[in-house]
Order: sequence, then C-alpha cells, then structure tokens
Amino acid sequence: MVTLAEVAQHAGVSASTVSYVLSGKRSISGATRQRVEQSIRELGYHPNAGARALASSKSNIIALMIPLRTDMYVPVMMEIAIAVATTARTHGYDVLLLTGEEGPDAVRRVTGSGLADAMILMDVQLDDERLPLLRGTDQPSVLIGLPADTTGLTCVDLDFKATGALCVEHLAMLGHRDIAVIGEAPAVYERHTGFAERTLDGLRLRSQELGMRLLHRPCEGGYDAMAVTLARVLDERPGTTGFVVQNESAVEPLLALLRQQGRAVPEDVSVVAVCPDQVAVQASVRLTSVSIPAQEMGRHAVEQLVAKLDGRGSDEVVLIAPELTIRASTGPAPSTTHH
Amino acid sequence: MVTLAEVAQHAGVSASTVSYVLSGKRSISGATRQRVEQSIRELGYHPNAGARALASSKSNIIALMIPLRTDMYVPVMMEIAIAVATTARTHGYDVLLLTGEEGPDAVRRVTGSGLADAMILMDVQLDDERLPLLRGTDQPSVLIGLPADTTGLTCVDLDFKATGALCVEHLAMLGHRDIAVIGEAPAVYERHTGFAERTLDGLRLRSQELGMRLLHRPCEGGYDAMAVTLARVLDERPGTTGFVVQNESAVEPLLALLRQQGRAVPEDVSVVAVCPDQVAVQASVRLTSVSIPAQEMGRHAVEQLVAKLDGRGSDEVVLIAPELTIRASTGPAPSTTHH
DNA sequence: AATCGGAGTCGAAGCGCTTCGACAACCTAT
DNA sequence: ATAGGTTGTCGAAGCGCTTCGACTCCGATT
Repeated sequence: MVTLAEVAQHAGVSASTVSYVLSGKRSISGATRQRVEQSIRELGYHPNAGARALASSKSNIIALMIPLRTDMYVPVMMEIAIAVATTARTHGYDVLLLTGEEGPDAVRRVTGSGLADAMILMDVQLDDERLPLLRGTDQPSVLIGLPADTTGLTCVDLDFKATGALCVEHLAMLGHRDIAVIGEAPAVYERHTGFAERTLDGLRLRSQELGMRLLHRPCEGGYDAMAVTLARVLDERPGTTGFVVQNESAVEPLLALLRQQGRAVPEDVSVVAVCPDQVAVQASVRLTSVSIPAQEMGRHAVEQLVAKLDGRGSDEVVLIAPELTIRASTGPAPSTTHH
Repeated sequence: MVTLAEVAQHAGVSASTVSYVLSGKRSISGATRQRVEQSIRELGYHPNAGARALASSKSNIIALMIPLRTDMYVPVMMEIAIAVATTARTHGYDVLLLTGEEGPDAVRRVTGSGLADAMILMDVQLDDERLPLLRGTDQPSVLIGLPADTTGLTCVDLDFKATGALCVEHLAMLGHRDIAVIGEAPAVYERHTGFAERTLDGLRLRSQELGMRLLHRPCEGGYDAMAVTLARVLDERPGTTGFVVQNESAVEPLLALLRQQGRAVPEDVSVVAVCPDQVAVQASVRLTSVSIPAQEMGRHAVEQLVAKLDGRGSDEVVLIAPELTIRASTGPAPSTTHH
C-alpha cells in the first residue's frame, strides 16, 4: 500500500505539497505538480479513503435508501439507483446502498458515524418516520418522492398530479367521457405513498373540471387480479371507453383481457399508461403513456445534493413536468357523435 | 459529534477500555461494561467510520458492482442487490454500489483506496476484463455468474446447464419432441455472458441424449421482436410443440401470440420459462418455470465473502441446483400416440 | 531603496480510533 | 509463602491524510 509520504519522498517534496497537488487548494508550480503527478503514476498511488475521511470529515459518500419491498416499480427503482450512482461518480462521490430494513435507525447510524456525507431517500411515505430525523440533523438530504409536509426538505419527483391531469385531458380531447383508473395495489394506498394519491388527485380534479366520470380501482398486478378488477369495472360502468393504468404489472394483462373480450384497442377502448417508456414500447400494443423519468429523477436528486454539499442550493421541491407520448393505444372515443 | 474519549471520560475509564467494550477483543468486567454501555447510550455515541477504517484498516464495506445496462433481468438484479445489502448488514457490513461504467478502474480504485474490504461482481462475462485484477489483489471477492476460467476465484450462480437440462427433461417426459428455445437478446450472446451459453449447453446436450430436436433463436424482448421470431420458428419447424423461454420480456408476448394464432397453452403447445417466480405466476398463463433464485444468490455471495474475510472459506464455485415448478403452461404433447 | 504582497513550499498538529505492551490485582497450585 | 497464570485496565504509539501557520523568494509598488 503506497502512502502519501512515499509519493512525497519519491518526488522530493513534502507530504503537504502532494496533498495540495491532489486537492488543488493551494497553488503549486507547474514543475512540482508534474513531478508529483509523475510519482503518483509510477507508484500507483491511491489515497486512503479512511484517512481522508478522518482528516477532512468528509467521506465523499452519498447514502441511498431504497425500499425493501420489491412489489412495485422495480425497474424504475433500479434505474434511479443506477442514475444516482453514475451521476454521483461524476461529482466524485460513491454511493452506499441502504435498504429500508433498518428503518429510521439507518439514518441515525449513517449520520452519526459520518459514513456518508449526505442521503437520498426513495419511496417516501406521506408521513415518513425518517423525516423528523432528517430535519433534526444538519446532514444534507434529498427525497425522491413527496411527503405530506415538505418544510425544510428538498424533494425531487415527477409531478404526479399534473400527470393525472394530463392523462385525463388526452382522453377528454379524444371524446372519452367514462374513464376507469387501474391503480396500484391496495397496499400502496394503505401505505400512503404520495405518488399514487397525487396521481389520483390530478385525475379526479381534472376529470371533474372536464365533466368526465371517473372510476378508480386499485389492482394487484398480474392476470388474475386484473381479470377480477376489469369485470367489476365493466359491470359498474359498462360505458367505459378510456383506461388510465398506473401499475406496470397490470398493463399487459389488461390488454390481453380486452383483446379476449373482443374490445379492440384503440378502436373501442383507449388505454393510457403511467410507466417507463420501455414498458410502453414493449407492450403488445404500443402504449400512449406518461413516462416515468427515472434517470432524470436520480440525476436531479444527486445534483441537488451536491449543490447543498457545496454550500449552494437550498430546500426546494423540484417537480418534473410530465410528458405524454402518444402511441398506438389511444384513439377517438367510439360513437362520439351519438351524444 | 460525540467521540470515544468523551464516552470514556463520562464513564470514568480510559479510551482503550471503551474500545474493548465495543469490539469485545479483550475481557471487560461486567460492572465496567455496563457503565460504558450506559454512557454510550446516554451520549448517543456512534463510532466514527473513517477513524475506525484508518486505525483498523477495515472499512466494513462490501462493494457491489452491478451492470450499467438495464436491458435484461432488471428485477433479478434488483433482488440480488437487495439481498446482498440486507445480508451484509446482518454481518456488520454496508454495501457500496458501483456501476459498470468505470469498468476495471473501479476495481483498482476501490482496492487501492481501501474504500471496501471486499467486492461482489455481477454480470460477469466469460472473459471478463476485471478478473486479472481480482486475481492480482489479495482483496477477497465473489462473482455472481461464472466466467470461463474460475481458477483462483469464488463464484456463485444458478446451475444454468442443469437448468437447461431440467427444462428439456420435463418437456421430454410429456412427450414433446420438437423444442424451440427463445433465448436472450442477441447482444447477450455476443457479449459472451456465461449464463446464456451454459443454459444452451444444457439444453442441447440433454435434448440430444433424449433424441429431441432443438431450435435456438435469440430474441429481443417485446411484442414485435417476438412476433418475428415466432414466425420464423414455426416456419422452420412447424411441428414445434414445446418452448423454452429465457427472456423475461419475451414471455408475455409469446403467450399472446400463441393465443392469437389459436394455439392453446398447454393443450397444443407447452411453455417452460426460466424466470423469477413472480413473473411466472403473474403471466396470463401461470408458467411452469425454473425460478431464478435471486435472493439466495445474493445471500450466498455475501456469506462466501464474509467467510473469506474471517479467514474461513476458500475459493470454490457454488452452483445452486435449479428447481422446476410445474404450473399451468405445460402438458402432454398433442397426438403423442401417432408416432 | 525600502516595503509590501503574492506564490510556492514545508513542518507540525491533529482527526478519532485500534492495538500493543505494561502493569496491578487477584487466584491458583505448589 | 512463592512462583506462575489470569483478568481487567491503562497509556501511548500510530493509522494516512488535511490543514494551518510560518517561512522564503521574488516581482511590483511607492
């Protein structure tokens, strides 16, 4: 293991000079710098992370808490995690992966031990028990997701309320009047995960404004659950011509079931999904969808965090504007003219 | 920030005593231990990670390198990552998330800086460029996946060769003779990712032994790609009655296409999938499948690694035996009696 | 010519912890 | 009673780095 001192000796300078070459915190003459850099290369020197952390009280690590549950939006979570990791690296940070398992204790542990300089929390509940801890520490943090009370917190999320509105508007424009919303699993609503309820708010509000009828049904993923849900929906509202689906694992089952019942998409029924683009294009009917910008969310979160760590940046809520991509699953409502 | 020294003072003992209470490396009287523990609790002390790492040259961190690509098996990767993180915690380790982006440099960086005590690599290519580095360092590591040459390495993986064999045997037992294999995307084979080729080996070998005809076709995920692939397969081998699918995102499209062509599953055609159980049960036909034991792989990997770190354990290849779960997508071959 | 200030470098003092050797106090076997 | 071994505790020496103050040049300012 090569140390700073060895590099210094090899280059014929003092240890502090090497340190300043590395950090750039004091000016160094070109000649010295080159000699030091040369020695670093020749010896294959890597600064020791622990020593650095101890001396500077900065670990250059960002903690990322991901949910333990893998019951929803797994690809999205993964994409965010990867975006966080790669973006963090471009700013010189590494990422520590924490699962929800430890709960709030993880926050205490990481904050207390100086393991990480900052945290990113995913899967935030409306009334998350980790929030008081975050407010009580001076360690910067960013939430991906929106809790009920955002005072003193920095949050990044898709604007799900606008997302809901956007879906409704699109269907309204096509002449649909009776809309069914296939939501996340009931557990997600019981857990009071913000995004599901905010989407619903957006859907309800805008559909009311536009004079549309909306029926919301939570739905576990999978074929069987979707079959039951669909049957109930069509029983209660036979005139339903538009669907908004916010559950990745209900999308394909819904399409299969509609096909099976002789309802053509988009001729008889229109389907709008809220899902990653990849899911939308891989479906058996290319789906009109509002994409979940996982990468962008991860990137934004890191950039907010780095800004805070650099003393710039402040507490603010960044809501990413939703974008609707029209594909092959939506079209004019049938018999619009009969009204 | 509370320090060891403050705890020591509060408890009326020396710093080293507190350290020994924490580590248990020397015996401490019950009275002293309790007094120290009391002080720790009262002051809310958390050992500083950097100082610890510096003094002990152990960071208690395991690095996990996940692939940057999110083109395949995302849920599996995620599940493994989560299993790794939670298992690591039970052994007192945290997990550092590295993406493939940095490539071999990440190995150098982490090894050189002492950031992590050990590494777990996922998505190992047959001839992975990170392997020489691993062999050249004394830092313990475990691969999830199997490279071509495993000397000096510890690997954990599903026994994909046995998996292939198992799929074929099941179909053979049901009387199928013409089998088509819907494989991973062509890129996966070009990349020489071990598991895809090993599965194929198992399939080929066993089908030959059992006198079956096998047709293998790589396939991008998604509906359109699957449609093209299926058409080709049925054109070339109209008598195909059994499918083995090793591509999550081809499963549902295949089922939909077969249904659409009036081929009933499992009456006319049997389908065996190699995929996580969750995918198998959520499909429109509950799939007979060999499950990918993501959790178990993650857990195993960590346990191997911890064994190495503790001086126990050695280089060995752990292949997890595949398990076939029979569900609703396989049945006797049609017109078996006509032969 | 005397003074000032910036650029470039060094030495030394920690950062908070682990760990080794030393040592006192006690217990056991002779 | 004495040598020998345990057990429990302490002091001190680092671990490899950052950072602060101090110092030396040297060109620029009056």
